Amino acid sequence: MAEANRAVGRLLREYVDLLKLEEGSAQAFRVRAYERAVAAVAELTRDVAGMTAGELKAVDGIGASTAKKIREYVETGAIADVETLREKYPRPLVELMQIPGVGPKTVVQLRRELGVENLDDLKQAIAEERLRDLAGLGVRTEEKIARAIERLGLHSKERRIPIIRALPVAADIVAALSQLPAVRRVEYCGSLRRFRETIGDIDVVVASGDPAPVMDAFVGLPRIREVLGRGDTKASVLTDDDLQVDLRTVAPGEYGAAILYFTGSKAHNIELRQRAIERGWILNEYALADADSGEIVASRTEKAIYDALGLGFIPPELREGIGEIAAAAEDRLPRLVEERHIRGDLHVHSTWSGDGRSSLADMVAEAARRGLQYVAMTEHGENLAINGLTRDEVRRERAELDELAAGHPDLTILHGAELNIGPDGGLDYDEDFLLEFDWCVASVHSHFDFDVPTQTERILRAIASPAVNAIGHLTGRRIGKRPGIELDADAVFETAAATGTAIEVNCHLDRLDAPADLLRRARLVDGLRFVISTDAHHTTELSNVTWGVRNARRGWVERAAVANTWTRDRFLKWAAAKRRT
DNA sequence: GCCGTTTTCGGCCCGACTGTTTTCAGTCG
Repeated sequence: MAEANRAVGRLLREYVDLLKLEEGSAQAFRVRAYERAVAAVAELTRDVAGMTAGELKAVDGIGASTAKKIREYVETGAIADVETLREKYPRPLVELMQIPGVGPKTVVQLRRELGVENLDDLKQAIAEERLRDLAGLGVRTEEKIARAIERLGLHSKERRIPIIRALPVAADIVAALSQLPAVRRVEYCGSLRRFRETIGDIDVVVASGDPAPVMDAFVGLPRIREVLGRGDTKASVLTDDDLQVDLRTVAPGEYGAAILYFTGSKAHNIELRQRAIERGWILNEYALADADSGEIVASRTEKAIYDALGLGFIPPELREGIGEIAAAAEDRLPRLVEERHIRGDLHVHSTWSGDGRSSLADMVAEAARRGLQYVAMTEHGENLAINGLTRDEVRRERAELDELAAGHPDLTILHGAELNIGPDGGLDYDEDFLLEFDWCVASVHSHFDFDVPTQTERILRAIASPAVNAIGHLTGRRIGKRPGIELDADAVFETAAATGTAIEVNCHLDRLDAPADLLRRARLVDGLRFVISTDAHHTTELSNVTWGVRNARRGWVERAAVANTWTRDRFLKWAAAKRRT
């Protein structure tokens, strides 16, 4: 994405926080307007530096004021209104809003009445027991803020944890609650159900006619360290590994409305509710109902509610308030890929690679057992010194594959490789040797901090090789651990499309790479194909295809663009075409 | 600040929980 778009996004996000203090409310219309603008900028596929004020204004969520500010940034490198507010509310003050339970009103009050300018000031004021005397606050609030500060860092409002940590915890809790006799249905919602790569907290919704025992059981689960809040139908807890879990119980007849509401996103919900209001209805977590009579229009299932609102069912992965509702209204939702469509796996390792953990025979057998029609065994190339295969090893591996093939008549086994993209875009082996493979994935495994032109050139060089069928884990990121490389993704997508090179959707939960936001840009590129591949290093990891598919869906990727949903013949013909060029 | 097939002015999503209050403000999702 263009550098200017990122910079504008950062500035507008900062402006949103500053405006919360200026307006004294996070719900002020001006705050919400700029929140929408931030989202609109994030989804722009054009470089803002090249857009006129008029073009900017035409974007949904960007009006005259925001357009002017963006132009101002492009022309001067700064936005005067942001700078003004920045002086009025210095960063250490703004950051106090990160403390759970502390919002803009409280920050302004603390500053006005106690002279609090930063976290140290606040800690001192608490130590001197001065918060308890403020209007609207009290001893309990003072203690609550003190506890929240102690946990800060672990539980700041901005803290997000990688999905790979949240998913197993959520699955455990859902499994435990589903055992309760009082629980009719239970499901995790929130950003986890939308399959965001990082999760703020885990939202669980239960349908039950008898909430009390459910709430009791929830706060008493073995892994719960602290109960943050507890009402009749709603509770929040911390697990022993510091994840916040919110539980909500509703009547069975309200379950659809409840999971819709708690799945979000916030922006999606707001748009849905506006649509309800236009029809004289009201939508909340219990039902879609008539605003006057209260008569229920729909509530039992999400589909019924979407139907009533004149919308097709919108899959959770799309619910980000970035155009999916308009698309549903006009019956042009993407025909998303589903797990059952996947016919092949095109990135699989065995113990031939140094980091593989299951034998070649076991991996192939598992691929066959899972009903795949084709699989590419892709050991590392020789340039990955520790894990890669020498030429001699490649030939011996091929011989073993030939023997295995006889035992699996229904599975087409491709002899592939995962090549290493060197710092200058060079690959393992030589081109003649590479063309002996049936399928090659090329991926970055090192040198993550080059600048954008260097990284882009490096990938483009790899794409230019006739032997390279796909670019593996495009950015090389590890979610929550290592940022990906920075590159001109649009240039990569255009060239990949033009050369018949696929973009891999890597299924590892800590990779999910290419990231969904890049996939949303990629899917707009005519002729670009994707492959959803597990990059499995053990037989159990072939099932990770579930996660890759969900990430692809989040990226609005359609089934038709995913090459490994195609029949064997169509896929093989397509893959061979590039290798002949 | 943004927006409009009811609108260019007058709206803007909705409710639980907490802690402070005696009817509500702030925060959160």
